Amino acid sequence: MTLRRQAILGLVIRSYIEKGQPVGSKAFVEGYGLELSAATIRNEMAALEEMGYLTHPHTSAGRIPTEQGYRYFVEHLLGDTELPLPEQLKIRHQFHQARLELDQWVRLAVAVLAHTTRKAAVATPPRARESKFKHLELISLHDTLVLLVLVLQGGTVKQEMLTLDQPMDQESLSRLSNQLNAECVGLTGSQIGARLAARSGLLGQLGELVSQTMINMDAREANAFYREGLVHILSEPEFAEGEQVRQMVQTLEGPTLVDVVMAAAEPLDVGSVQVLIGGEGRWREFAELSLVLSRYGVEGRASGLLGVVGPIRMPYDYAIGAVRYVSQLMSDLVNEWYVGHQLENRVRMSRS
Amino acid sequence: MTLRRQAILGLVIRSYIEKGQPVGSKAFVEGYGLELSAATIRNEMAALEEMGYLTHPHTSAGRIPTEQGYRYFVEHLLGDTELPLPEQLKIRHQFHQARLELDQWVRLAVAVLAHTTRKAAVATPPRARESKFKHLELISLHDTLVLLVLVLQGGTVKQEMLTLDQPMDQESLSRLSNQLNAECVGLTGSQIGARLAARSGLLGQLGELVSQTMINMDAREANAFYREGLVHILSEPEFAEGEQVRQMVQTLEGPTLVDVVMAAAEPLDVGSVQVLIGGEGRWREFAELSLVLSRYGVEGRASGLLGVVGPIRMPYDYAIGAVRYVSQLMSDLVNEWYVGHQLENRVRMSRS
DNA sequence: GATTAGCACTCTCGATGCGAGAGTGCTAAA
DNA sequence: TTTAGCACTCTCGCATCGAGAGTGCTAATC
Repeated sequence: MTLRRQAILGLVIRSYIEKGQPVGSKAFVEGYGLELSAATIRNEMAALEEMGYLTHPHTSAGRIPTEQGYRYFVEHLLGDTELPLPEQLKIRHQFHQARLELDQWVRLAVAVLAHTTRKAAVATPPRARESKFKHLELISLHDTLVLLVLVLQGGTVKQEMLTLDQPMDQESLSRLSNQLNAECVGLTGSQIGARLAARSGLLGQLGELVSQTMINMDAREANAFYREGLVHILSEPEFAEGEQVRQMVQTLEGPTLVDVVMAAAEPLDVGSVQVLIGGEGRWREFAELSLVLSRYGVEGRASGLLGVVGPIRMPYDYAIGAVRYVSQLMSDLVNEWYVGHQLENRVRMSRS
Repeated sequence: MTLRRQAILGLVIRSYIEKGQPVGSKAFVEGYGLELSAATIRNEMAALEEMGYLTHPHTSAGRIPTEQGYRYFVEHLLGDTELPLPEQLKIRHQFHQARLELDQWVRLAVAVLAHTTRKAAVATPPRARESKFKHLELISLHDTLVLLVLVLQGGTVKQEMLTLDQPMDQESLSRLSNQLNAECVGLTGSQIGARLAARSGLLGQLGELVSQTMINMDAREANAFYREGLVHILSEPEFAEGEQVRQMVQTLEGPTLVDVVMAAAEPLDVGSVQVLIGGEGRWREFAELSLVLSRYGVEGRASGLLGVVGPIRMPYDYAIGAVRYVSQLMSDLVNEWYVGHQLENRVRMSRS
């Protein structure tokens, strides 16, 4: 692989990504003002084809990159992937607009990504792998009315109101909660269920309730998967035909996308960016799509995913820049949230 | 409008809805084994066309219904719209599968609707027009750690943890909450903000917090709009072409759909079903779509919307049946929730 | 007066053919 | 090693054409 070939490969791929049309030797030479003749380019292209980086759709068409070509491009030929400053400012501005809840930040992130890249974007809210019990408090409000405050590792708090059949004083409640705290700390929802379900009386029932609540929260979070900007992909010329559009919608609306994203995210650390090109042979429906994915959050505590889905012919540098930037912003937010919301609301109040 | 014409119109529309192809006189007579000749049918069809209920796409094609035709069909020619029993059972079964939270019920409803009708489905969670303050409690947990329990009219409960700069005992807190309760009962979030923002000290800050929380909840609920089954619409032959598919996705994914649904829902009481055919001239993007919509919930308290979106050529009887049935189920659920969750969790606990 | 048979006419749709254009591969010369 | 030239290939858009389906009208029939 000579240097010249690298350069040519890079230019061919860039040109194809931009124009969307097979690039032929003649137009190529003219377009970039090269000092080589079309024939030379033809030879080099033939060599690159031999190596597996380019193909033709048919005899008399220009060259287009293969999956392998794109991969080489992303790994070796990508220059600066920093998101251009004006875009950075625009995005930052949108994120500073409003105080939102965590979930809404995630939605904002998807919207922003979809909009700036003009591709489809996906994201999941940050979550711990499986939430673990930290402690609970039982607070007597009335004679039979009790407030259950459940605190999970990582700082999430969930409250439930309970009514007992018979009144119970704060002291007995505290004893009960101490017992539960001692037994359950560090366990997951289902572990708590397994451990306490058989117990008799209030303890067993409380265990059941806590377990169900935790499992429910996990399930609900696991379901949350935001997508936006589907239309952008459908507008690409390669998916112009009706049947293809339908299939694309099917892939992007349905569960395949979730599978692919989750699988691709497996080896991904917080902050790094992963590029999946053309389904990598594992997902047929994804053969013409690429995915630029990043994990954000706080390593070891809670993390979420966000990324961009587009046709293989995607401006990878820009997409990578955008994803990395938004991922960084979201990580900052999660960090801030962790610092600020550990059990307490960050409202500063002074007595009058 | 003679009886015979009504019958013919009905059959033509049913046939077109089923087959998706213009119906011609000859095939029509044979298909239904009528005792009339093709020529007679031709005359009647010409008359129906004169009246505005049918058209042809071109000279030598069969007839297809106009918007007006569909409307007449829905208003006068629809027979039994009860959802067939097997489907009822299947749906009921799915709803009895799991105990879920209200939001998840809504998602289930969309999924079920989309699946049984094989069209796109939409729904919003039930909500009061704007949530109104009922009362709050301030509970001292530690010296500076306070739990704020905010109860809204309709029974929704929201808790927040606060830290004060200086400790404050339960008695002062109770005085404070009594004052707030007296001032704010029945007000909306923004009204509370307007009223208490100017107050000095803790009262003003608390008011601000409560106001923000309520406004936030309303906004978040107002944003929730679930859709599913987009692909079903795209699979219809009338949207086979690429550009049309793209536009359809645009319409269904974007904000237009929300606008249309909200406008169509305006005059809709809980339990009744509204059919909007072809955008009724008000929404151009909706010209080839129809909407079958219902409001569910508890009249005057909280209600949500759910419905089915499909091509104009939609099996209205089936869609209406499905929407009405699911709407009824959801109303029951909301009712149950209201009875069960007024401030307290419906867990029955007995002391050991 | 309503219904029907017959017939000429219209329009779509798919198949076929053709020419322009773009691009390649190969060979021979620089 | 690079370049110019040339024959060859393949796509794409356009026009043509015939089959098929359906209509509208007229005149005959019940």
